Amino acid sequence: MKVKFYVVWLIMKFNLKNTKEVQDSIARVLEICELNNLVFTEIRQKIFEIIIKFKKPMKAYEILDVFTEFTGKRAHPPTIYRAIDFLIENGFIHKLNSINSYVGCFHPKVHKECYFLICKICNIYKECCDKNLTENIFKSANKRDFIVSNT
Amino acid sequence: MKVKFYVVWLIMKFNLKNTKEVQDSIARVLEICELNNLVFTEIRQKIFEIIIKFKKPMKAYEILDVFTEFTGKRAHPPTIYRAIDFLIENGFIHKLNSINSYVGCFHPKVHKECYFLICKICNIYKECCDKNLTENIFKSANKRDFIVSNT
DNA sequence: ATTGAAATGTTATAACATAACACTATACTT
DNA sequence: AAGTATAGTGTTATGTTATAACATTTCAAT
Repeated sequence: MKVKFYVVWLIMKFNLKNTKEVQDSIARVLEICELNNLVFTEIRQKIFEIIIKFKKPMKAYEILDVFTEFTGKRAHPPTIYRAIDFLIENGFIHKLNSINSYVGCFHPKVHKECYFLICKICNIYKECCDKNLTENIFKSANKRDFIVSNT
Repeated sequence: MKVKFYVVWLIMKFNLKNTKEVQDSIARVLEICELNNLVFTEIRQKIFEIIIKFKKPMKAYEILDVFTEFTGKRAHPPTIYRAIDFLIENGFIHKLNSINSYVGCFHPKVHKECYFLICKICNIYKECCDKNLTENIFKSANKRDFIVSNT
């Protein structure tokens, strides 16, 4: 009971959400890691969990703070950035370059390329996938002798 | 003669280019400033000149270094960032968020929204404008109750 | 048990950007 | 022409974002 209450309190304190959508995404990521023999360590799991439950774009040092309080032991920037690298590489989170923030992906490995609508005031965002748009960018890149690797 | 040689040397040293395209873009920017009563100060001009002549994405502190040597007096980051703000606001340069760099625009005020193909290895880039793509983003934004202000 | 590769811990610092305040130039009023 | 308001610049300091480098640990494969 104590533990449960503690978790609820943390979720409230850091404004983490635990919706169906979040749970599905976590389950899907676990499944993908299993299937692909990816080492989904505790640190990576915790950081992914924080990002996906936060439901808003998170700054790296914000993740760091939550992680530190969440786990109780002092974490340093490289710990966060390494996990972020892993999560991005495998498509579990995205980086929003324009606001130096990170968001969880709600359909990992389903879509390849996404774009984001981000509110300039409150940073609420929508993740969008548009096959047509992506294709256009690929075509346009090919025409100009580029090969798309990241968008 | 001395001055001319000095300028040529600077252009070579910093690898600045002075192509037809560059000259046209500078002329166009001057014209736009005239028309719109924009205060195109010497600092802003010099910084725009450096960025557009460099022909590759420039980091802010790279601009700072070139500017300092170019003008002979020590500049500080805010000087650069203020000019950058002015130039971006008026569509004379673009920021490439993914690599924290800035590039000159070769058709200021002609197109509104552009996207960039950037080489991961050497940072060579192509500026692309695709009316169709832009329209799709606008439509997609509207559908989701967003209004596009920056892309 | 040994070794090798990947992950993590830790310190320090690099790279990118802005706050805050003082000063200067300009152009607009009266 | 003096006053004043605004935009632009100079300067110091610091905030924010990210990585280098090296030590240590973990764990699976030999």
